[in-house]
Amino acid sequence: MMAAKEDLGLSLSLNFPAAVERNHPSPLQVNLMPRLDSSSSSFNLRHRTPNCSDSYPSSSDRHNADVFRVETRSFLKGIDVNRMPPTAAEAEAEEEAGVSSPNSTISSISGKRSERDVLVNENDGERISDDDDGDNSRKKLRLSKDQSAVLEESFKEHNTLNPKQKLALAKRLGLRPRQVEVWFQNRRARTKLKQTEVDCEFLKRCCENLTEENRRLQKEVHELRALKLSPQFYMQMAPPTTLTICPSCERVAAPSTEKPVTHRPAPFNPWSTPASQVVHRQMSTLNPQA
DNA sequence: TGAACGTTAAACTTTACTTCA
DNA sequence: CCTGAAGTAAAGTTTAACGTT
Repeated sequence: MMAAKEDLGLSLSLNFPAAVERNHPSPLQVNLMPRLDSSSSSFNLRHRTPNCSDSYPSSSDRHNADVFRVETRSFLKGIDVNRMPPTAAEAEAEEEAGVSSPNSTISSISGKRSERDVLVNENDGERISDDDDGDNSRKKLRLSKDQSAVLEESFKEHNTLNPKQKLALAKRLGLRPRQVEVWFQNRRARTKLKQTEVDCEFLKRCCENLTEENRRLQKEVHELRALKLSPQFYMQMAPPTTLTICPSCERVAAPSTEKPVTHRPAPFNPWSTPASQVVHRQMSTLNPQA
């Protein structure tokens, strides 16, 4: 279980400048800068058209998938499966029967393992059948480490799957397409949750810094007021010496004896960090006219 | 050793949206 | 243009599996 957490490969560290990968985020990577709105989230795919390249991958994506298939083929040889892998015909028939649609009546029923499958336990090879107990309680399987690893790798490539990719992945892993689909849905949800946590942390830090800045400014105002009201203030002031006018800017130049002005440190402004430039860049890509 | 409890993740449901015939 | 079917993602919920006490 803890291993599964590590599998996410997610970090909540808040190294803001180091987070400048927003333009090309890996789906597996939690962006360490907050989203400006939901539309900038890499997971808000709701309003994308199905023709969008990440939903229906381009030829290069397909190429990547093919490369990935070759790379993982040997790795998958040792994979434990939860059931006997479906044949190609079975898998396709399953897919065509509407398994991939969570909305359809068929898929809602078919999604319940108890009504469809006789499984092979990944650990001890024990056959699991829901006919054993006869009720409709769903039996949940735990994906093997290898299966999870492959799914993670695939998720890195693309966080959504088109039907062909789903089918291929399911076939490769010995899972049903619906299982692969569910895994990707849950995986996207987990990543989004992590991103929300990061956003939350970031805003918390912003709030803390602004509070601190406010406190410091209040103190400064208080001190200046006290100084102004003090009669000694005027007594201690050095008498004005010769004033000279700067010929270029036509301003009164400060006396040479005066202490150099000490500027207070610039307040922490997370939006002016390099990372914020990334946000701006991203906004400009979302709105090219801007 | 087993019960109680908390956490995680697989599976499911609902809703909203797009596409297409 | 309208309509319904089909497909899918997101959000939320349920529940089995597992770890800890």
